[in-house]
Amino acid sequence: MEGNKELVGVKEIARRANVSIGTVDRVLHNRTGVSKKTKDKILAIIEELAYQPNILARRLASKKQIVFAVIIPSVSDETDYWQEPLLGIEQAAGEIAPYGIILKKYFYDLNHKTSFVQQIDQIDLSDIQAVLIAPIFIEESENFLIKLDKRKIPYVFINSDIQGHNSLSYFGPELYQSGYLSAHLMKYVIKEDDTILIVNISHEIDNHHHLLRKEQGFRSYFKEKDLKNTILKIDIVQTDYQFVATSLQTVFKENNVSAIFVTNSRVSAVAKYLNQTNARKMLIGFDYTKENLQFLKQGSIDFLICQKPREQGYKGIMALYQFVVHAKTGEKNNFMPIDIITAQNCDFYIN
Amino acid sequence: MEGNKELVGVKEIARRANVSIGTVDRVLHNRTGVSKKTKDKILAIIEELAYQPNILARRLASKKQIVFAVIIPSVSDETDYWQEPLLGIEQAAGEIAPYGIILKKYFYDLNHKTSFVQQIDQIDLSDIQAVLIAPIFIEESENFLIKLDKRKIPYVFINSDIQGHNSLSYFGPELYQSGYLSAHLMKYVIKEDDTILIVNISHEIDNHHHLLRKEQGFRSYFKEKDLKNTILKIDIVQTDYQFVATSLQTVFKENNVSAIFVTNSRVSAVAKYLNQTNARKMLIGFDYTKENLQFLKQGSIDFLICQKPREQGYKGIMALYQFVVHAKTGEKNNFMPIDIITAQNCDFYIN
DNA sequence: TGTTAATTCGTGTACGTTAACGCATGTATT
DNA sequence: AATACATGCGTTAACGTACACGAATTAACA
Repeated sequence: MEGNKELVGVKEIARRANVSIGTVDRVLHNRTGVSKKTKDKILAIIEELAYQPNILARRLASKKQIVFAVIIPSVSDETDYWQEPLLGIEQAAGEIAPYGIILKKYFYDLNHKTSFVQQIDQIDLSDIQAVLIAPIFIEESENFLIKLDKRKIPYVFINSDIQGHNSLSYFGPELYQSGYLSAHLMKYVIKEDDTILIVNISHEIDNHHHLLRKEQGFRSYFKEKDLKNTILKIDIVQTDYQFVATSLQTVFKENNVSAIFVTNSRVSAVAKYLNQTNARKMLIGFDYTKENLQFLKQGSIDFLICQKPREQGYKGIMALYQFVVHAKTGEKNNFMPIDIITAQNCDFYIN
Repeated sequence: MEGNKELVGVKEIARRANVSIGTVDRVLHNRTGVSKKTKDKILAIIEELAYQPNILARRLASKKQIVFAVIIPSVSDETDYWQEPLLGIEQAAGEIAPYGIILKKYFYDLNHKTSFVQQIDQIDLSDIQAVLIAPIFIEESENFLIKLDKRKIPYVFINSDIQGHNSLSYFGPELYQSGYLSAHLMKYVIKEDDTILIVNISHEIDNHHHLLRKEQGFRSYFKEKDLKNTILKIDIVQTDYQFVATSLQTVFKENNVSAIFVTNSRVSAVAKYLNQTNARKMLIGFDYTKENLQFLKQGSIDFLICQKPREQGYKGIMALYQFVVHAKTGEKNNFMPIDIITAQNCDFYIN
């Protein structure tokens, strides 16, 4: 139960196989210079003893650092969303730094594919042991993944997933369900014949499928429950407040909207508009950003849906660490919880 | 920015101080056998170089294990709540096991102080480096903490806090606010003159202040918002279903209750009763247990409030690890997020 | 002054692994 | 037959720290 004291090491393996520890070491790292026969014998003994290398000794003896590449969007004034994953990444980095692991970070611009490609090209794969990547640009990412696969460099995705690749794991949201949940929360408040407005605010075309997926979830709820509310939708392709305000004004002039679902963190712009025009409507949006929080507390936003951006970064790095250092693999798909933030629990939220 | 290569070790310190590494080692562990003069000199150099011992080498060279004592309630049939913290604890244990840390667990019975004392007495403090404890029984815990303080053994609290002690940190809920939040959620649904019922189900007297704190938060919300709803309350001191059902029946006969707030995980019993009597009322309770989850999905429970029991255990152990091994301290008070679980997001919840 | 006992310190080995170095063999090339 | 070169392996010095052992120095006392 508690005492598996007799931890064997290379010495014991060597003794049993009648070879030197050098040879054992060679097969452990499958380097060349061992005959098939002895290699098999040693492998068998390793198997039999269920040998676990002592990682302390290993890292101590090996002077080379382990390097993880981190490829994520930069935090723009456009959105400070990516600050959070970065914080998580840096926390993890701090925790594993004592074990000789360092990070190399590559930031790309969410609005420009070219910047992504540029960063990718800058990476020297020959001195990188693992990769954490937010694969926003699908095609370009896939080209990169193929290179990684060739070199057998493990990688994990955060924030968005690409199917059909050998990623170690994915840490991020399940978008559909978050839209579905939003609809449910909305239903608590609206009446039978209320009109609902879905608002997409984004000029980042490549992110659009993100928003769409949430919208699908949202609409599905109404369909499944057979609710008859009118659901309007507006795409706002400029993110500055003036443009948003004007767009909303147009809609509101022609329709009597009583609840709004904003599909991303831009909900604060809508809240601001409602505030200024003194219109009180139910409002649901995404992400625990500074501006959103302000409107949440002040009452303009009813609910924020949030999916632990920081944790995505933290866990992503940790998954790489567990794999590279301890050869442990965890779950492949790690959907973040879909958190509901209100003015009452927001102070305790861990982003 | 990135390269603080020149990591100094005892060797360098010894060289600068014109002593041997043995002497340096002695002052590092402040053992005896070093003259004050050389000791001061070495200390000064350590300071100057901001020497950080290499923990890998340290743990490798030191054959002794580090032992953490874990003192928490056992999972009873009464409640399987404590299974979750335990899971978190065991996950953390798995992660730090490679670094020579082992756990000794002491389970006590929530219903019996004596069992707590009994477990405490069983612990041999001389071979324990740190303690994780759920200090449910305050007075008895305090006696124990004094002993720990004397031996300078660090400890962290989970689940409930005791003020005025040298605990490294606390990981657990802020109860008042979770009651407050529940009230807010309820307000979305109830009408002005609806009657509300608060239900306490517990025969564990010592846990009672937990429940009370939530009730206070709940009531405060109604007071602050100046809501005029009638709030009834019932204490149910037996936890078996029959007793709960009978108690509820009595209340419902005399009052027209339209929403119920159950102050702990026993909410499933209430849900079951509502189900059987075909009564539909808004229902809010606590904790992501198997039974609760079932009623949540099926629609009898509207919201579950949950505070990451697993994470409490995980983070508690990790805090001890960071302190004992890396001499790092984190925040003292770590209130868990107050999570809102509905049928729509429950599948993604991480307990 | 010599003897003894503290006190203060240096040396050596160990922890389990890595990896450079080098020594035997065996096989192919002139 | 002499030379070259590859293959298969053992030896050994690190990595940074812990700690036992014993040597040197000093203090104490006769």
